[in-house]
Amino acid sequence: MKIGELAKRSGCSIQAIRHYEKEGLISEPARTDGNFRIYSTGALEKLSFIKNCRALDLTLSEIKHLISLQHSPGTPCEAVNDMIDAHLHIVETRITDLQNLQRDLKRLRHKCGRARSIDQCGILNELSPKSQHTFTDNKRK
Amino acid sequence: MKIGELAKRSGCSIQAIRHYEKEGLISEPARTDGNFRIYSTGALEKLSFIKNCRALDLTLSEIKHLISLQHSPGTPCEAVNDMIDAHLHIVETRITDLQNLQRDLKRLRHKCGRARSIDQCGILNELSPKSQHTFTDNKRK
DNA sequence: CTACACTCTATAGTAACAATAGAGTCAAGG
DNA sequence: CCTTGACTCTATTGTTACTATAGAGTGTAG
Repeated sequence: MKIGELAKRSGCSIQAIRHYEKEGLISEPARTDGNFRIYSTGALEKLSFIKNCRALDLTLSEIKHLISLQHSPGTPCEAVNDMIDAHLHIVETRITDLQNLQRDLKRLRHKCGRARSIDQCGILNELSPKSQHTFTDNKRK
Repeated sequence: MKIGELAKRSGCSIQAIRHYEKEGLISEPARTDGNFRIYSTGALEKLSFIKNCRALDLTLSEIKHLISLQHSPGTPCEAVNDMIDAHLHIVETRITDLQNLQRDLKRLRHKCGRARSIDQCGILNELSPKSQHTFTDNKRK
């Protein structure tokens, strides 16, 4: 099958598939005389694996690592477990960070009711340095 | 003061300051004969405002918008409130998304105890298409 | 033979900077 | 006067995982 059909069947976009190929997550497929990529159904399984991993927000390089591990079946799978644990930890950290941000935003929001003018806006005043209020860093990552 | 001192006093990096200038968040400062940027203490306040906004994870274009609003003091401040509300909504969505991801990762993690071999790894099996398990999309944004 | 759907490569864009390269500025010390 | 070192300048590249083009070629149905 050509890349368009693979895209439809896998649910990945054509560009994503080509991107995975360039990044080495899937091997370079055979080509037709006209230089079109030709895939077997095996490619569907590879993409499915990648999609599952991406759904868990694993990075492409993490997925690449998992794929390389799959190719050495006998070795212990601690690296896999560790990767998931590490990911879990990152996610937990992000959640508490975002909860802090949520708290700060709500607090700020209460500083201003509706329909004041800009120069009396409680929010803008709070953000100004003269308010002496300091915010802790909630930027993502 | 030159950019290095401004950076130290404001807590912003030199590159960040130049970046804010290029993006139009702060105005282009005067220059010395040698083409060095020269700032007054007013710049410190501008950067403080930007830092506070960034701490709340507002984007540079949102901050730029807020700054332009500050320049029309008489107008109602609904746009400010709306921006914060919109941001709050995004944050809330991101939190529940991440909580779903956390749940999925924990569930997956339980599929494999320690010290199996790769080909018996419960996690890798679960991620493989043959497991028939489908994951919902937890990719960020 | 032509229109149309599909594919190809290569490049730019996304966010907010960090990191570097290569060059110039400036004050103090010898 | 010259050098050294600390600072600054612009411009470019890199980060992530793609999306969205542009411009060209492929393949097939009518």
